[in-house]
Amino acid sequence: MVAHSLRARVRAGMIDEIKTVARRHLATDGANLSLRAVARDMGMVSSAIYRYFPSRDDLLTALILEAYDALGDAVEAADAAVERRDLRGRWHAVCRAARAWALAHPAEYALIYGSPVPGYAAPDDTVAPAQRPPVVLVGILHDGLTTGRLTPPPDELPDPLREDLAEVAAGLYPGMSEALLARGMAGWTQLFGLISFELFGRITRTLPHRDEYFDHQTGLMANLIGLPGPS
Amino acid sequence: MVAHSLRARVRAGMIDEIKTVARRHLATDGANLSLRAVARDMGMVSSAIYRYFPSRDDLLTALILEAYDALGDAVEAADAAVERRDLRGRWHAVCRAARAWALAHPAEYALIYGSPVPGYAAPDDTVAPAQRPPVVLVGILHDGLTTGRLTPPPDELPDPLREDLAEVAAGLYPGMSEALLARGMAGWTQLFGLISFELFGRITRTLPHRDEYFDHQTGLMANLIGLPGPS
DNA sequence: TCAAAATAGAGAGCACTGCTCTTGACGAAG
DNA sequence: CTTCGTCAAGAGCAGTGCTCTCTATTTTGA
Repeated sequence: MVAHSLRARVRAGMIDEIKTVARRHLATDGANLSLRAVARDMGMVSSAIYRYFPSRDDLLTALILEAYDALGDAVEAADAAVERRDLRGRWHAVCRAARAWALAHPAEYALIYGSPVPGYAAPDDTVAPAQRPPVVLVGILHDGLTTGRLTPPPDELPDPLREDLAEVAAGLYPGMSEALLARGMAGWTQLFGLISFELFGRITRTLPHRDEYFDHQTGLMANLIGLPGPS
Repeated sequence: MVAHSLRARVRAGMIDEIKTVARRHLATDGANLSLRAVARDMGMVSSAIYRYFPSRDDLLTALILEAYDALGDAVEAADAAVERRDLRGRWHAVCRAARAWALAHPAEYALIYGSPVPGYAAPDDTVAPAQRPPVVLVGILHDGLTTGRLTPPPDELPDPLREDLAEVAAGLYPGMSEALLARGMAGWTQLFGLISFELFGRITRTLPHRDEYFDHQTGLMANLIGLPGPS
């Protein structure tokens, strides 16, 4: 163990440093990350990087995983900081946390939620961390159901869709109302769209008061879902 | 004029062929479009392409403009094909048309709605065509207002947001209810999110019945907006 | 303790990219 | 018929991901 550790530790340090430098490059130069540039910044020769990451895609995957985890952490922390019974407060807190993280890390957000890199296929490791934000959102609704603060909406669902949703629910929140789950996913979809529009510059010219716009839009979805509270 | 035309015509033909070949490459190889590969496909040498497009970004811009126009055409045609008074039918038709176009042209959709290319800044020419889909959607709501089929929602809006929305409305549909405009933009945002999630493979594993899911989700937004009709 | 094995970085090199510059050929206009 | 603008071609530059070989160093096992 400790015998390993001298080399293993410096290796772990190198991996960390590469990722840090790569993240910095990502922030300035966008998604077209250059291994050679990273190596240059570290005073290494480009081929040495390949001792730590077998390919550029592997480095990207590592960054993607970290981004998912960072966003998931932020979102879950925001949810946990609000009184459990305040469903609407939790909803807004989660939405705002996701937006704040995205605005603070635009390049990493683009990495995980932008158009997929052509040749790149996200490995299965990314599936679970990618689902953390929607799971938190739906968890709020689930809490609302179990505490009686929320009632299942009477939406009519075609059978195939109901079965699909039931299967999704079974893996996360067994017994969850399919119609409410669908409404929650609508909220999650809209949240992603909101953040993407803002980040990719499709809103800024026309709507300067972006905070107010964001809160109003997420509030609309809270209304659609039936979260109790103001408005 | 006609004297010009021999050369001018073959030149226009070349430009068209380059764009066509580039679009094909886009579809197969994704967003990292290679000028050299396009030239190779046309039996040209790479430098010859620069007679027609001064840089790779200019070629991309041309493709982006065409993509915006194609989507705009599809969406407006879908709206026009439905009885004007059938607001909900028009809403669904527009949403389905946008999705169908995106599924048929995933690479071009990614080009215009994916994460922005790092060094690339969309020129102002793209602003107007990019707004055609949301303008069509909001137009449905505007028609609903003027024909009395839709009533302005009583949402409370903070003053700064109301002013921003009023300014947007003034440019498109003067006198439009700001609250209804906001709800319409929620629908547009969610539509974009729906298509992106489906296209970028964030939904397929869990929800095999995607048509039903899509219709249900867009129906939820139609409900939120208050469009009259089934459910 | 000392040799064998694993690991590290350096450098050269391949095939590719966007882009620039120069050269020579061709068609259009005076 | 000559001049001028346009075009394709080729060489070349700087950059990319990635592979291979060589050498130095550290770790490991007998």
